[in-house]
Amino acid sequence: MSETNQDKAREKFSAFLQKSGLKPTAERLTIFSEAMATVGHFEADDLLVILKQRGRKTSRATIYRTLEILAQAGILRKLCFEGAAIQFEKAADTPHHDHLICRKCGARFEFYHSEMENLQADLAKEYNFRITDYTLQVYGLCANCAGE
Amino acid sequence: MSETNQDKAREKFSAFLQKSGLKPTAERLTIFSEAMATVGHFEADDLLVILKQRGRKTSRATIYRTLEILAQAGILRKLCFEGAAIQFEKAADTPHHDHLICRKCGARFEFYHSEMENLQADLAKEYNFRITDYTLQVYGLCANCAGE
DNA sequence: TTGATTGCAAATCCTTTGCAGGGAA
DNA sequence: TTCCCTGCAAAGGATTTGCAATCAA
Repeated sequence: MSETNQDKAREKFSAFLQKSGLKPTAERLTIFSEAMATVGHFEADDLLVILKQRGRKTSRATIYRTLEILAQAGILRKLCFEGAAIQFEKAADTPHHDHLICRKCGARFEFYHSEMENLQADLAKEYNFRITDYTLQVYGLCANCAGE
Repeated sequence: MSETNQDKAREKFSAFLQKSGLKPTAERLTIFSEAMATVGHFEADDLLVILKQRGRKTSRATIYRTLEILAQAGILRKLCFEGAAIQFEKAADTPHHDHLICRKCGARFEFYHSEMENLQADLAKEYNFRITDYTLQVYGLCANCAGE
């Protein structure tokens, strides 16, 4: 149920704000809602456009600041792709999914790699790390582009 | 032998330049050499500083342009970390090594994950991709930072 | 000669910051 | 009052681009 996920996230957000001494302002709640309404990746500017369409005059600065809070809270995940602005995605969407990216046309595919759980456990033990998340990107040429 | 690797890279570079109708200018060859002399990661600006120390007045623009060529040629690999400039590393250095990064203090550790070879083969088959490379970053808190 | 290459400075793009005004407790 | 939040505009950092001069084939 996406409602359940979203409710959990909302609670998590409230709890995080409280814990951090931050206020649940209208701007923050709106940005949270719009972020939860996204599908797939988005960047700060996408949210600005959406909010503008909704008639809100939220500033870029506030969006950046709030997205950072949402990332800190573990509600959003930050993704860093070459040559692009920082991307966000809902952390609750899938436990994790990785990206297969065509170097030529930029096509992106998501895949799931079950092996990562073991790896994380191994790393945690070997380096004494408390692992929170990871990002894996595999690059290459897609079927179309490889054929040229 | 690192000489062998470097020789191979030099040939690869020459071949790539020729194939692309680019000239093996002094600037390009120098940047190539300095890039090959690096250990670990570096960014465009690091190279600028090094070249300056060597008494060269190579411009930032040329460095960026040449690093891009080297990446295209498969001699350097680009790495994209959150909140940092694009990092480069020699592609021939190691078949691959991944990164474990502390969210708090930024400490970075490299590790090798043998499982990735299988994954690449699987992905290639399933998506009909010609895989060239990948980047894996695992985030968390290092022993020091987790203890606070 | 001719087209590629370079350095320089200006321009971009994304993101962060300083600050004054506004708002909630 | 007091402190947090916000928007705005300016600042910042990384990277790219336009252009005239220079260089190599």
